[in-house]
Amino acid sequence: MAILSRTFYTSSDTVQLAQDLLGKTLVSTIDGVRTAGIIVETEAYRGPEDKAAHTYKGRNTERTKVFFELGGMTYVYRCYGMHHLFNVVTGQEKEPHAILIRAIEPTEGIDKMLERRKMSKLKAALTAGPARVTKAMGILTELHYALPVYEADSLLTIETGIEISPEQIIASPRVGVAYAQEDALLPWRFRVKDNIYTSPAK
DNA sequence: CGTTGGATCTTCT
DNA sequence: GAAGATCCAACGC
Repeated sequence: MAILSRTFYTSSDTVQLAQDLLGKTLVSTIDGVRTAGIIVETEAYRGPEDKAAHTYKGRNTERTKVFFELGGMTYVYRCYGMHHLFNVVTGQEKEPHAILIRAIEPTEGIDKMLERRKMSKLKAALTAGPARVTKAMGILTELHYALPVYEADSLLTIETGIEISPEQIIASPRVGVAYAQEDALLPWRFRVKDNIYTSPAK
Protein backbone atom coordinates (compact mmCIF):
# COMPACT_ATOMS: atom_id res chain seq x y z
CA MET A 1 0.00 0.00 0.00
CA ALA A 2 1.12 3.52 -0.75
CA ILE A 3 1.39 6.33 1.79
CA LEU A 4 -0.52 9.47 0.86
CA SER A 5 1.75 12.43 0.12
CA ARG A 6 1.67 15.63 2.10
CA THR A 7 -0.02 17.47 -0.76
CA PHE A 8 -3.12 15.34 -0.18
CA TYR A 9 -3.72 17.31 3.04
CA THR A 10 -3.00 20.74 1.61
CA SER A 11 -4.48 20.76 -1.90
CA SER A 12 -8.23 20.48 -1.21
CA ASP A 13 -10.73 22.05 1.12
CA THR A 14 -11.03 20.42 4.55
CA VAL A 15 -14.69 19.49 4.10
CA GLN A 16 -13.83 17.77 0.81
CA LEU A 17 -10.83 16.06 2.42
CA ALA A 18 -13.03 14.67 5.19
CA GLN A 19 -14.90 12.81 2.43
CA ASP A 20 -11.73 11.86 0.55
CA LEU A 21 -10.32 10.24 3.69
CA LEU A 22 -13.14 7.68 3.75
CA GLY A 23 -11.75 4.39 2.42
CA LYS A 24 -8.15 5.28 3.23
CA THR A 25 -6.12 3.14 5.64
CA LEU A 26 -4.96 4.38 9.03
CA VAL A 27 -1.84 2.50 10.15
CA SER A 28 -0.29 2.49 13.63
CA THR A 29 3.12 0.92 14.22
CA ILE A 30 4.19 0.50 17.85
CA ASP A 31 7.25 -1.59 18.77
CA GLY A 32 7.15 -3.02 15.26
CA VAL A 33 3.55 -4.21 15.61
CA ARG A 34 1.25 -2.94 12.88
CA THR A 35 -2.45 -2.36 13.39
CA ALA A 36 -4.55 -0.88 10.61
CA GLY A 37 -8.08 -0.15 9.51
CA ILE A 38 -10.12 1.52 6.79
CA ILE A 39 -11.42 4.96 7.75
CA VAL A 40 -15.24 4.85 7.62
CA GLU A 41 -16.31 7.94 9.59
CA THR A 42 -14.85 11.46 9.83
CA GLU A 43 -15.75 14.99 10.91
CA ALA A 44 -14.37 18.28 9.56
CA TYR A 45 -13.39 21.15 11.87
CA ARG A 46 -12.65 24.50 10.27
CA GLY A 47 -11.19 27.11 12.56
CA PRO A 48 -11.16 30.00 13.09
CA GLU A 49 -14.79 30.53 11.91
CA ASP A 50 -16.16 27.18 13.14
CA LYS A 51 -17.54 27.48 16.67
CA ALA A 52 -17.20 23.73 17.21
CA ALA A 53 -13.47 23.74 16.42
CA HIS A 54 -10.83 23.92 19.14
CA THR A 55 -9.26 26.71 17.09
CA TYR A 56 -12.40 28.87 16.98
CA LYS A 57 -11.32 32.52 16.76
CA GLY A 58 -7.78 31.35 16.10
CA ARG A 59 -7.25 30.01 19.61
CA ASN A 60 -3.60 28.96 19.77
CA THR A 61 -2.57 27.14 22.95
CA GLU A 62 -0.15 24.38 23.92
CA ARG A 63 -2.90 21.93 22.94
CA THR A 64 -3.89 23.44 19.60
CA LYS A 65 -0.57 24.77 18.27
CA VAL A 66 -0.11 21.94 15.74
CA PHE A 67 -3.26 23.14 13.91
CA PHE A 68 -1.26 26.10 12.64
CA GLU A 69 1.30 23.96 10.84
CA LEU A 70 0.99 22.81 7.23
CA GLY A 71 -1.48 19.92 6.79
CA GLY A 72 -0.47 16.29 7.31
CA MET A 73 0.36 16.41 11.03
CA THR A 74 -1.43 14.51 13.76
CA TYR A 75 -3.52 16.30 16.36
CA VAL A 76 -4.22 14.08 19.35
CA TYR A 77 -5.91 15.48 22.42
CA ARG A 78 -7.49 14.29 25.63
CA CYS A 79 -11.28 14.35 25.82
CA TYR A 80 -13.31 14.27 29.04
CA GLY A 81 -10.09 13.61 30.91
CA MET A 82 -9.78 9.98 29.91
CA HIS A 83 -9.97 9.48 26.17
CA HIS A 84 -7.51 10.31 23.41
CA LEU A 85 -9.04 11.52 20.13
CA PHE A 86 -7.14 11.45 16.83
CA ASN A 87 -7.27 14.11 14.10
CA VAL A 88 -5.27 14.99 10.99
CA VAL A 89 -4.40 18.63 10.49
CA THR A 90 -5.33 19.91 7.00
CA GLY A 91 -4.83 23.04 4.93
CA GLN A 92 -2.09 25.62 4.71
CA GLU A 93 0.10 27.00 7.47
CA LYS A 94 -1.85 29.31 9.82
CA GLU A 95 -5.07 27.73 8.55
CA PRO A 96 -6.24 25.85 11.67
CA HIS A 97 -8.33 23.01 10.20
CA ALA A 98 -8.43 19.34 11.15
CA ILE A 99 -10.38 16.16 10.53
CA LEU A 100 -11.46 13.91 13.39
CA ILE A 101 -11.31 10.17 12.69
CA ARG A 102 -14.42 8.73 14.32
CA ALA A 103 -14.45 5.10 13.20
CA ILE A 104 -12.40 2.54 11.28
CA GLU A 105 -13.00 -0.96 9.94
CA PRO A 106 -10.13 -3.10 11.29
CA THR A 107 -8.00 -4.87 8.66
CA GLU A 108 -4.63 -5.69 10.26
CA GLY A 109 -3.47 -6.64 13.74
CA ILE A 110 -6.97 -7.40 14.97
CA ASP A 111 -5.64 -9.62 17.78
CA LYS A 112 -3.54 -6.71 19.07
CA MET A 113 -6.55 -4.36 18.93
CA LEU A 114 -8.70 -6.84 20.84
CA GLU A 115 -5.98 -7.09 23.48
CA ARG A 116 -5.75 -3.29 23.87
CA ARG A 117 -9.53 -3.04 24.12
CA LYS A 118 -9.71 -6.02 26.50
CA MET A 119 -12.21 -7.72 24.21
CA SER A 120 -12.29 -11.38 23.24
CA LYS A 121 -14.24 -11.32 20.00
CA LEU A 122 -14.36 -9.01 17.00
CA LYS A 123 -17.47 -6.85 16.87
CA ALA A 124 -18.36 -3.33 15.76
CA ALA A 125 -17.70 -1.86 19.21
CA LEU A 126 -13.98 -2.57 18.73
CA THR A 127 -13.38 0.54 16.60
CA ALA A 128 -16.76 2.33 16.19
CA GLY A 129 -16.27 5.66 17.97
CA PRO A 130 -13.34 8.10 18.17
CA ALA A 131 -12.07 7.05 21.59
CA ARG A 132 -12.37 3.37 20.64
CA VAL A 133 -10.26 3.90 17.53
CA THR A 134 -7.39 5.41 19.51
CA LYS A 135 -7.60 2.76 22.24
CA ALA A 136 -7.53 -0.08 19.70
CA MET A 137 -4.57 1.44 17.85
CA GLY A 138 -2.65 2.40 20.97
CA ILE A 139 -2.77 6.13 20.15
CA LEU A 140 -1.82 8.39 23.08
CA THR A 141 -1.57 12.17 23.35
CA GLU A 142 1.92 11.92 24.88
CA LEU A 143 3.20 9.58 22.16
CA HIS A 144 1.43 10.70 19.01
CA TYR A 145 1.00 14.48 19.15
CA ALA A 146 2.29 16.41 16.07
CA LEU A 147 3.66 13.53 14.00
CA PRO A 148 3.76 13.58 10.17
CA VAL A 149 1.36 10.96 8.75
CA TYR A 150 2.96 11.22 5.29
CA GLU A 151 6.37 9.83 6.33
CA ALA A 152 6.96 6.09 6.08
CA ASP A 153 8.80 5.74 9.41
CA SER A 154 6.14 7.60 11.39
CA LEU A 155 4.28 5.86 14.23
CA LEU A 156 1.07 6.78 12.42
CA THR A 157 0.58 6.85 8.66
CA ILE A 158 -2.35 7.08 6.28
CA GLU A 159 -2.19 4.89 3.19
CA THR A 160 -4.35 4.15 0.17
CA GLY A 161 -7.23 1.76 0.76
CA ILE A 162 -10.49 1.12 -1.02
CA GLU A 163 -12.50 3.26 -3.42
CA ILE A 164 -15.60 4.93 -1.93
CA SER A 165 -18.06 6.39 -4.45
CA PRO A 166 -19.94 9.63 -3.66
CA GLU A 167 -23.20 7.64 -3.47
CA GLN A 168 -21.82 5.66 -0.53
CA ILE A 169 -21.14 8.76 1.56
CA ILE A 170 -23.68 9.99 4.11
CA ALA A 171 -23.34 13.60 5.31
CA SER A 172 -24.95 14.68 8.59
CA PRO A 173 -24.42 17.11 11.51
CA ARG A 174 -21.48 16.52 13.82
CA VAL A 175 -21.76 14.73 17.13
CA GLY A 176 -21.59 16.26 20.59
CA VAL A 177 -21.22 19.87 19.47
CA ALA A 178 -24.62 21.34 20.39
CA TYR A 179 -22.82 24.18 22.20
CA ALA A 180 -21.59 25.43 18.80
CA GLN A 181 -25.05 26.88 18.04
CA GLU A 182 -25.68 27.41 14.31
CA ASP A 183 -22.39 25.69 13.43
CA ALA A 184 -23.67 22.52 15.09
CA LEU A 185 -26.04 22.12 12.13
CA LEU A 186 -23.32 22.05 9.46
CA PRO A 187 -23.34 18.62 7.71
CA TRP A 188 -19.65 17.99 8.27
CA ARG A 189 -19.84 14.44 9.55
CA PHE A 190 -19.23 11.85 6.86
CA ARG A 191 -19.86 8.11 6.98
CA VAL A 192 -19.66 5.14 4.65
CA LYS A 193 -23.19 3.89 4.07
CA ASP A 194 -24.09 0.44 5.48
CA ASN A 195 -20.73 -0.04 7.17
CA ILE A 196 -21.23 -1.77 10.54
CA TYR A 197 -18.42 0.24 12.15
CA THR A 198 -20.44 3.46 11.93
CA SER A 199 -23.92 4.08 13.26
CA PRO A 200 -26.72 3.14 10.83
CA ALA A 201 -28.09 5.59 8.26
CA LYS A 202 -31.03 7.72 9.26
C1' DC B 1 -34.28 -2.13 24.79
C1' DG B 2 -33.46 3.09 27.01
C1' DT B 3 -31.51 6.02 30.70
C1' DT B 4 -28.08 7.46 34.17
C1' DG B 5 -23.91 8.55 36.30
C1' DG B 6 -18.94 8.12 36.94
C1' DA B 7 -14.31 8.63 35.32
C1' DT B 8 -11.08 12.96 35.84
C1' DC B 9 -7.65 16.44 32.01
C1' DT B 10 -7.57 20.99 29.48
C1' DT B 11 -9.18 25.21 28.77
C1' DC B 12 -11.71 29.33 29.49
C1' DT B 13 -14.90 32.26 32.59
C1' DG C 1 -15.74 26.48 38.87
C1' DA C 2 -17.78 24.39 34.78
C1' DA C 3 -18.11 21.98 30.69
C1' DG C 4 -16.36 19.40 26.99
C1' DA C 5 -15.41 16.52 19.41
C1' DT C 6 -16.83 9.99 25.10
C1' DC C 7 -17.45 5.32 26.75
C1' DC C 8 -19.23 1.80 29.62
C1' DA C 9 -21.37 -0.48 33.40
C1' DA C 10 -25.38 -0.68 36.09
C1' DC C 11 -29.83 -0.30 36.31
C1' DG C 12 -35.03 -0.42 35.00
C1' DC C 13 -38.40 -1.78 31.70
